[in-house]
Amino acid sequence: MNIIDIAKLAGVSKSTVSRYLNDGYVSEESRKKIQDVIDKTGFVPSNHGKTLRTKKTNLIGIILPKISSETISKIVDGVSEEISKENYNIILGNTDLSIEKEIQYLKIFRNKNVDGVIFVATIITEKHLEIIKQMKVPIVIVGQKVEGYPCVYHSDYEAAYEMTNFLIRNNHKNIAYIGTNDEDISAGINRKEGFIKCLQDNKLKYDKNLIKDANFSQEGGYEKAKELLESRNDIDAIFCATYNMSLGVLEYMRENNIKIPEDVSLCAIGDSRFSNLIHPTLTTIQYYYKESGIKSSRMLIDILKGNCNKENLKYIKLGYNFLKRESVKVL
Amino acid sequence: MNIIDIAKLAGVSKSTVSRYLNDGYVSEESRKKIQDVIDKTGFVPSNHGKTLRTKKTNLIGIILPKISSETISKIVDGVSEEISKENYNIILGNTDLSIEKEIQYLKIFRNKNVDGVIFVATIITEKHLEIIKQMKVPIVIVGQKVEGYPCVYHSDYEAAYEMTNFLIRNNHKNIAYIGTNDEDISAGINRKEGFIKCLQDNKLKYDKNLIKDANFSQEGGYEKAKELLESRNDIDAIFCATYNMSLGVLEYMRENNIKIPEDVSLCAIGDSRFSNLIHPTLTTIQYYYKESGIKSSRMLIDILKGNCNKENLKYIKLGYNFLKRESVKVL
DNA sequence: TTGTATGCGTTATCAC
DNA sequence: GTGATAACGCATACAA
Repeated sequence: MNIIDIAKLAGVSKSTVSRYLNDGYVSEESRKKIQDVIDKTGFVPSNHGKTLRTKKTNLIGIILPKISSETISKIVDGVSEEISKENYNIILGNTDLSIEKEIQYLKIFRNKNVDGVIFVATIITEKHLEIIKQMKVPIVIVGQKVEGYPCVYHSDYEAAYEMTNFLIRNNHKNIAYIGTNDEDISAGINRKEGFIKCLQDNKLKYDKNLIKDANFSQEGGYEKAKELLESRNDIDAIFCATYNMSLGVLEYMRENNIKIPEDVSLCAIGDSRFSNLIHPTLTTIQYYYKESGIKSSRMLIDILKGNCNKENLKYIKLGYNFLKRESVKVL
Repeated sequence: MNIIDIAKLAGVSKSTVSRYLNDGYVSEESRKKIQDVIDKTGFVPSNHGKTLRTKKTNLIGIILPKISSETISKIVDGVSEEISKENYNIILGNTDLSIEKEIQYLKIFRNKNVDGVIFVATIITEKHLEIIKQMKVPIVIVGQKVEGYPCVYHSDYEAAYEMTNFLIRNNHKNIAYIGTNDEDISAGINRKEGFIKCLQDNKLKYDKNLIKDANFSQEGGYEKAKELLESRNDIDAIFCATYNMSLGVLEYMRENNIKIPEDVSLCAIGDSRFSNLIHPTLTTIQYYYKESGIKSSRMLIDILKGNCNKENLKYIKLGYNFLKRESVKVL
């Protein structure tokens, strides 16, 4: 079933059908006949034939580390919502945290198999940059700031600073920090720097033994909490760079009857709808993930439409929401 | 950058390049030259040109109600994992719970814009069936059993029966049930029937006032818990057809100082990784969502490959995992 | 083993 | 307003 079949059934030429499909000049009469045939047959034009001719795929490629993640699926939700308004569809590049697969998808998308790319990034290597530089379609990066490319990211430094400050204001002296891999600029370096800078600004001693790196996971948080709390008994707060890790810390403290926040306060960057149901409710920083999906899509579409005055929308840093709950002891 | 450019650069004809790309007969010499050019240029063939010629898109369309859902994103994870093994990509039809959009995507996918469809279904209307009947590409339905089409779904009736039985064995007499819309066969009707049948089998009185319908959401659970517990004081257990609703019930009970499980037991179908962190830990039924994504993809690929002996893999009913935790009072 | 020619479904150009 | 026709990038039948 193609445009020629429709033309025959409607008794017009395929050009007329094509024009009808693309809002060109078609007489009311032809218009009616064609619509009738389309209704009866349920014809939908082939996107592939169209693409071949127009060079426009109407597809946005989205590359992400893991779709079954609360945060990432929210980003996709935002992207989906926004781009469907403009008649784009999403083609999914789920990399399962493999850098190799990330590169592979970047390569596939690079050469015009899609109109644009949204790249939900974690670690950006030289190899990434090399390929991104060769992109023939526009790309927007989400979650990391990459010089020279449009990106939407979160206030990692600021959020970590404010959380640390909150702990200090509430009389915490020996704050442990469980962070992540420094290859991840946003979640690794920036958050850690916000934490450290705030300690320094408050003239608190900066104790390397109180800073650990884990691997984003709940298990990682559990392990590091164990290391920290078994080796020291003066820790009065644990600040986790990611939400999942704080759940591991929580688990460890429960098992070992360490009271939150009476014995040790706990807080994290990242939130979930369960924060309120867990006991104690967790003091966290909430980011706007769906918003980042929407904003990045908006940028991409603006670029695609050509109405993007280069500079003014290059880097969007989103804010955060400080959710003060029960897991931090306050004065 | 297309196959012709590569041919020129490599000093061969475009057919030779095409053959190279498709594992045809190419001399070692040409092979080398072509590979060199491809490496240098980073060329990736256009999927659209290929599709036009071969009628094979290498795309699987997946239609789902909401990507930012813990259960649904797990299904997509499974689908993604499985189909990428066979070099397919996913095109995402996120309908935001709109039946209209569901129909729209079914129509788009119907006519060969994809090789096959995975439809994560909730409510199946006449309109759905009508369009599915006209599909020109294979479709696999996930989450509902639909006569005449391959599907992968969960043991709704059995799970609800077993959960009810567990409540009864543990001496619960007045069990309230918060269910969902009966238009949803799986989550609405089947679970409710499992509940009711078990009551009857145990000669317990079947009290209509103890059965409520809500709308899947946490807020819905909250509302119905309020209605139930304000109107009656003899209820000793609340069984929710979905996990989200049980969180609402939990919330209500906490606010009103109703002890779980001492005053009223609580349980649900559906689980999350937070079940263990909530207090009290929730007794639930866990389904295998990622598995359903994998299984349905496997079926679809088998159909696409033609090695599907029709009958034997038509309906796959997945099992469940009964997670006995603290929220139900046991003898 | 390689090259030439054709057609897939669509849109855009142009003449009518 | 309409229809004939070329072109998009690729795979493939066929000739060489």
